Amino acid sequence: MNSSTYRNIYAAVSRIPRGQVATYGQIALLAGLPGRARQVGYALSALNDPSVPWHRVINAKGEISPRSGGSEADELQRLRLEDEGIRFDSHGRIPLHLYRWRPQEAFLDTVSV
DNA sequence: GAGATGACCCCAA
DNA sequence: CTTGGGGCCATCT
Repeated sequence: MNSSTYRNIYAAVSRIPRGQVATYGQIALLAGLPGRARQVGYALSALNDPSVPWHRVINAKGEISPRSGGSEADELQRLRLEDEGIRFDSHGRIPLHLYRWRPQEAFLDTVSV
């Protein structure tokens, strides 16, 4: 893998507007890695940069992906999302039809570089 | 190299 | 709704 790959992923995540969320697959697409959603999850687990809003990345079911290690990150992620105005339904899921980020010009921006 | 693991996704039954 | 199968790929044993 190239370090540019990671930078692309982090850059894509950083473009998610406040109060909205994106799925791993979405980020993979934006980073130029179609079908490599898993790689996005891996990149995020290795992430240690506070300037990247990793909490805005959730799985395709609209849920917060459960971590393996100490599950404190899950709580933090939920708190930060709620702080941005995102409401969870009674199933603990996020209504993607309301909060899903729909990138438009950002797509071309990322890919043609 | 082989196997197992992991913050994933999609489809069919 | 749940199961099971397939695909993706970095990292560690």
